[in-house]
Amino acid sequence: MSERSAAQHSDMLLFLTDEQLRQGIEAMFFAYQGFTADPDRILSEMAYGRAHHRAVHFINRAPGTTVNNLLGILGVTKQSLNRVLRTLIEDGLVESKVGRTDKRERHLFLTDAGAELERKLSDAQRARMRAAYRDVGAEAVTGFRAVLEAMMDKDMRRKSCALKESCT
Amino acid sequence: MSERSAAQHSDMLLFLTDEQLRQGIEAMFFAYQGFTADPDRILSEMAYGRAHHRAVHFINRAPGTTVNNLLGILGVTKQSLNRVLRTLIEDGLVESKVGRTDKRERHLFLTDAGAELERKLSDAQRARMRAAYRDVGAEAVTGFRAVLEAMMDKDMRRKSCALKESCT
DNA sequence: GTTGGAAAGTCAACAAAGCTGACATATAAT
DNA sequence: ATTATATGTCAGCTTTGTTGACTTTCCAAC
Repeated sequence: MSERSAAQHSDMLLFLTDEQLRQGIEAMFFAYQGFTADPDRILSEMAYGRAHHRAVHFINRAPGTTVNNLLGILGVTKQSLNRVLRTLIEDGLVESKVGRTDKRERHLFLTDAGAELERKLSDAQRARMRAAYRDVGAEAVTGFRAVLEAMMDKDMRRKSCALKESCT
Repeated sequence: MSERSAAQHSDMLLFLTDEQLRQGIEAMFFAYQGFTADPDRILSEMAYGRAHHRAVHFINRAPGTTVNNLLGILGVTKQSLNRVLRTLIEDGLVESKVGRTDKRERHLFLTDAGAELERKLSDAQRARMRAAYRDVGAEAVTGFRAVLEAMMDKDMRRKSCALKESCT
């Protein structure tokens, strides 16, 4: 069956050999290597790693987020996150403010220096993603996003969703 | 512009806001979490980790491959791979045979026990990918694969390609 | 044929970043 | 007053990456 006819009848059964699935699995592995390669290069020149990148990214994404919130998104233990956060705060990239309504909480913000690092990292990552998107066209991008969403755990889809503007 | 018209005119300019790209980046992060979750769960019950999974996967994929070959594919140092390989050999999951033409090389093979573990891990991972593919349809899968290919480093695309049957 | 360099693999030691468990503190909720 | 929650910290362990030093083997130039 041709790709077009399959696409136009999305309720059709999709026959997938183990070989095809394995190719998808390997593509995911190699693509993720590429996806992290540029930020990793930048980070390794400083004393930081991928864990710092993730923290900085999501603090930028959701300024004022709490530690607990971040834990849920990143899926690591508080001890692990705390190590990273402590160095970022010490180095003046992240600011931690005691909550106004609930003083137990710490709200996290990027400083100017933190925002600068975030921009540097995400510029590199965005450039790669933009180039990939350009190579393949809008239709492929839609499919890409759809598969990624379907591959997440359900609770992660919710978290991912909560970070977008328009979300059911 | 509608998705259809964009798809049918793939030479059209693709306008992408930073926000859209960031959503793609985050989707990649969350999807990779899901992608590795099932094998990770299985592995953590044994004394193994993700690195063992990768080694077992690619030895199964290309039986008789050399250590050096595997290094290139995985993108780690030989010392790092060697540790993983040593435990797999000690535990009787992988067999290492001295090269016949070049005695410096070691050719790697899965034992029956190794193949059994590989099957267990890849069954879980394939099930998730199959489910995701089913949810979105054939057209989306094509787009997904296209974006992944475009996001790899060039040399990785070659390696990935070398592992397929039909390749230019 | 010998020799010197390159390549494949191994051993040792260290670093990043994950984990568990125990515990302290401050605050909120009941 | 008591209990639960949010956060931070210490200690110690595991996985998996790194570099540097070393052996064995191969090959090519002399």
